[in-house]
Amino acid sequence: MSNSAESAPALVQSVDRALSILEILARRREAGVTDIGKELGVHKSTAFRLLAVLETRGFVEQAEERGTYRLGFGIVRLAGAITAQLDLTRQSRPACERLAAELGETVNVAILDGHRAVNVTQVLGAASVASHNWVGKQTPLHATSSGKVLLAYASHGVRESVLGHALERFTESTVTDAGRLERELEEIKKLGWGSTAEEYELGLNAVAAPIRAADGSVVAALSISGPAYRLASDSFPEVAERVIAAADEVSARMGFFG
Amino acid sequence: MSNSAESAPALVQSVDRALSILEILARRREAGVTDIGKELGVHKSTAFRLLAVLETRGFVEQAEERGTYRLGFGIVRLAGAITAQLDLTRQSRPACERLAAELGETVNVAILDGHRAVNVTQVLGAASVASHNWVGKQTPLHATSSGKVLLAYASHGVRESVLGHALERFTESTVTDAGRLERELEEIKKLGWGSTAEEYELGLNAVAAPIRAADGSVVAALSISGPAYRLASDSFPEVAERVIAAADEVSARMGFFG
DNA sequence: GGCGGAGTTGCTCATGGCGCAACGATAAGC
DNA sequence: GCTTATCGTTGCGCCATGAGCAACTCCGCC
Repeated sequence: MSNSAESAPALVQSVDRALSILEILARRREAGVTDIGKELGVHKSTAFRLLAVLETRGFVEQAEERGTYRLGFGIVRLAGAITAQLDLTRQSRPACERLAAELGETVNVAILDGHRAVNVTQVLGAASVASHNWVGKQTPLHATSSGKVLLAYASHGVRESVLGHALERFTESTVTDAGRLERELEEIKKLGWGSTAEEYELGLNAVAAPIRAADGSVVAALSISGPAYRLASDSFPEVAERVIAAADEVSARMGFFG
Repeated sequence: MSNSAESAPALVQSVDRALSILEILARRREAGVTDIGKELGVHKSTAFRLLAVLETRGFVEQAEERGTYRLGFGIVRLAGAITAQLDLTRQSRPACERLAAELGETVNVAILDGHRAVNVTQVLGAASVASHNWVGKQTPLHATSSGKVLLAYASHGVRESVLGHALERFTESTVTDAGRLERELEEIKKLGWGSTAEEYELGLNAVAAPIRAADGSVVAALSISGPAYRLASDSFPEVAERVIAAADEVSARMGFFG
């Protein structure tokens, strides 16, 4: 990277060229090495090498006719990862920020990913101890409040699968008895919220409620977590009301009107 | 690029790293520069620079919280470009190859792109003079057989717009009278095929028929083109039968069963 | 068979990519 | 308010990586 006297920031040239290739292919649908090199203004061997890494990573693929390239399904996979979650992340943010400001604790939104919960949003409150950045991190379904809510509303298959395996212990308080967990899941569906009291991490309590998509299906869980001394078990019902309200607001923004 | 004694081809490292960033963001949903740098195993300033070019090109964007990056809608746009067209390209290829083998001329599939036709597939026949690679190239609607077919079945708005503007002349034979073109479009819808006789390029004739999607809408045109002395006007009806058969086969593959 | 053009590979070099260090902004703690 | 730590961002300079050239192989056409 050499210095530039221009006002525009210098871009990493090779990456810029690779991205240009993707755009060329989006427009042209398919093209050979030499055509791409010409359109890009680089030597064909350069085009070939850029295509090689794009192909190895699945961003482009060769058509039936060898040497003819087109966009690959890696792009579709990437897009699929964002369209669903981008909507949820955007729609959940305002409610999470308001709840975090009201209660002063950490607010998260998590989705079901296989047999794990994955956090997609995190907003820290004023009193948050911020011991973790949970975004992108997977947590166990049975030991986190979000996970329990997601599991309570999950398909029969996911539920049976989780309950059919040994439940890992994280603390003395972790629920590892399938029968007890199942009763708790039923309670969650009755009450409309779930919680954990030092079940995943010592000193960490949390309360969660479901977020619904337009068709009423539960697609995420909104939770608030904080240290046990501040978010005590006997405050869960009161806190749950606020969490449900925030989750319902997100559901409405997702198009679910009850 | 240094030589490598390994069997795996050396990849352009900076591009590889940039693509890794896209995958990290697909998994984590959003992340900051320093986190991305750590996960990638590079210095944060390197991560920042790679993100800068990805952001400039719309592949990533910053979340509401500055410094937090997520995948951008440029990815969705790219994906959109391929899912629709990838299906058409794949489904049309066998029929195009068969027709090209039977008639020995060049077979193309074109779609409507704004007020132009864009070729997405080309198969050369044994006798093709291959004067053009039309893939990715735009051609005028009024002067090419594919363009006429697309225009005949286009929305009222597109049709009015094209007919409302002066029609460019390419040869002495180009139809530039709106009234005459309109009558020809009506004839195309009646017969189910269209043609050009040296209207876009001297010596070049072509016959085209519509390809339909599952819902019956015309989404593309399949055409065969060759020199006027081989693909003479008086052979158009007979050739059209073959073209229609091939186009109907593609329509069926696209889910349209008439 | 010869020619031309495509994709692919090896070589070499110089410049572009990258790490280091510094800076400014911000937040948290005392 | 001050200090500390961490983040994102920028400037600098080095060197290894990106890129162009040339050669090779393959294929199609005349």
